[in-house]
Amino acid sequence: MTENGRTVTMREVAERAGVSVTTVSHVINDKPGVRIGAKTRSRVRQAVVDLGYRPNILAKNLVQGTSRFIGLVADSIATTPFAGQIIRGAQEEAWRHGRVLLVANTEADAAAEQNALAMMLEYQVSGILYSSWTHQALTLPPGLAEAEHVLVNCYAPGTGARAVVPDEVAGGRTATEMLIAQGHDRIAFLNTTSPSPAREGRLRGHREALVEAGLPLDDALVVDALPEQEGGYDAADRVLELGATAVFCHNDRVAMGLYDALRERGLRIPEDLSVVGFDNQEVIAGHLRPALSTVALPHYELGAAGIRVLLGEEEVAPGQQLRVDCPPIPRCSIAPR
Amino acid sequence: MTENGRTVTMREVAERAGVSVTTVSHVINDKPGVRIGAKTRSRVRQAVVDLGYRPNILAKNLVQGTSRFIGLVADSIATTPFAGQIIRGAQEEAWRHGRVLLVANTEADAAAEQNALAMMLEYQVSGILYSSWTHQALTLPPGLAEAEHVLVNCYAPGTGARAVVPDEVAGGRTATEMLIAQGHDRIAFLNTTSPSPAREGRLRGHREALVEAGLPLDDALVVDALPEQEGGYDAADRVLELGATAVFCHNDRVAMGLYDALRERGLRIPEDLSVVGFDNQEVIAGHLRPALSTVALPHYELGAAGIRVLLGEEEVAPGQQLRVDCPPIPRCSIAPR
DNA sequence: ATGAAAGCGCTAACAC
DNA sequence: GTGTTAGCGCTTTCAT
Repeated sequence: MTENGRTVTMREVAERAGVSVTTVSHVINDKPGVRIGAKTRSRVRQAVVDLGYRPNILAKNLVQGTSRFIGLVADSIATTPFAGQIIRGAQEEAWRHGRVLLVANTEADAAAEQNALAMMLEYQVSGILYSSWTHQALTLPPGLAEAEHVLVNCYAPGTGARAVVPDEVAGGRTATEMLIAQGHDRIAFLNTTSPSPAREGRLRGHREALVEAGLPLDDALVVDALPEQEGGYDAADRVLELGATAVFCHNDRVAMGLYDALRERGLRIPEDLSVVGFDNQEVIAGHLRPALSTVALPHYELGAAGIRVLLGEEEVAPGQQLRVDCPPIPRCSIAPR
Repeated sequence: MTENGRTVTMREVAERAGVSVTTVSHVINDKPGVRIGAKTRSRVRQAVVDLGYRPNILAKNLVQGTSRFIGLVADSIATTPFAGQIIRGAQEEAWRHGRVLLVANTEADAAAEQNALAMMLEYQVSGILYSSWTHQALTLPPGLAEAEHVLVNCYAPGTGARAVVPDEVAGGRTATEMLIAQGHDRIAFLNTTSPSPAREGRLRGHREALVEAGLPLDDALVVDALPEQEGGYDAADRVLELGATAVFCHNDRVAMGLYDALRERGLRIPEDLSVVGFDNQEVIAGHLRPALSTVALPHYELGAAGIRVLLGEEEVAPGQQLRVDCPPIPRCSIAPR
């Protein structure tokens, strides 16, 4: 298999070292409790090097009846940078545990999903991470139940499936607190129009922060906006009318649109208006002028935590969600009041 | 292995169907040239369903001495949306050929890279795609040569390795032509400061387009800029001084910075200045106002083509590069002159 | 048209 | 300390 035609097997190594395959197996795997003479050991090692031997993990998996594969099904590997982060987090954490990730991209197609799951099961994955790039509730695809599974950035009510999701409520609170901490007391919230855990959660967190700070809850300050640049751009006038001194945008793209609109009106951030975003989408938040203060969606950590839960390293009860923190990322778009 | 404890094997299916494992194997794989009675066939099929049998691909791979794995080592899965696209392209193309992708993320760390390669070889991959998120020349890691390999978005001079890369020259020409087609004849080019195939290639393409259109080559119009928002922002005055009516930006981020600077000066795009970007980074290009006309970097296609080359479906001579087109993405940032 | 048996590369009792 | 042996789940001659 090793390109040059010939596959070097353990038996050949054994022959060359003048020992049995067992011995070779023992020294290669550093079997504890098995003592092998130093001389034999080095002879085996030498033979391995000489022959360029590589163990065949597939054979090992077969005999041990267990694989080191973990499946990751994602609904959109690259439509967004988010899924990529989830994959990377899962990838690296899996790696750390000596596992390898089988990634399948379904683009939300049910048939592709079925294929992906079948493939993973055939490869004897020891578990499956089922992820969504957008935090949402969903129903589990048939087949998923055949392996141990953990949902990432999504959850399935009433299924007993464990899930790892961002803590939207705490995130909404964090964003609002960043503003309050600078003395703002009239804060507009450009929330998304689409119903989602993000919408509900961030709003709740926002309110909690206001209440905690003894600020009034004014529903007029919560305005609907499409969760994109256009939404922020279009909502600018509304925010200005409201007389808010600071705005919490549902995501960084909304903030970007708001930036544009304000600039067109000759207004300056953060002098005239403080802005905080959400997501920490690097291309945007890191490079707007001024750079955007925001709250990070912990996609990497979501993926990594998913693996940990799957491997039993982190305890989550059936049907429960592990909520991952959304940390504040202060930059330059918030001025003291 | 199948979660519920018990693994259903082929032997059990055979027993239940009252046939031999050979027969089961035959019907499951639809072995050509082997005729099996319709009744037996359906009995086997039924047993498969009843027992919820899933073939163990690992065992199959072992006996056949060949795996359906293809390795993909990437230097940055998610630092950029680009790597994600390469992975997705490779993933889907591999899938189409019944292959499964083993993805490893190295973040440009040499040790991680060695590990990744070793792992892939141990998993008996039938080939390896070695990719870089930024188009560049590099030296091959040891180990890569042990399997058939194809470079994606990078190349290794003097190694005989086949590569799949974007056609930077044609891309530079395309961008410039988009401007020329609208009557612009004084075009500034904000090129990146870092030496790279992108820098050299796009410049060459830019020049070719000018020459072809009978326009003068004025080196003063080619100005250096950091390949980020800041570069575009800072270069604005220079571009204005030059009296250009259109600007070709090295990438979309540069264009974004330029947008900001122009807006601050009360200038409008495209009325006062036409702009074309490069990369087609959706979050940016699709949502600036006005939406940015640009040239796409074909990351998805790069990944897919890499797989095709690896599988011998697309012919590339040793040491040669397959150049993939960078298509124009017209939006609203170019006005006729 | 179906089955018996050998063996893929490796591990794990159990012998010696 | 090291070797013998029996499989892991599957495919594949070769018989029948």
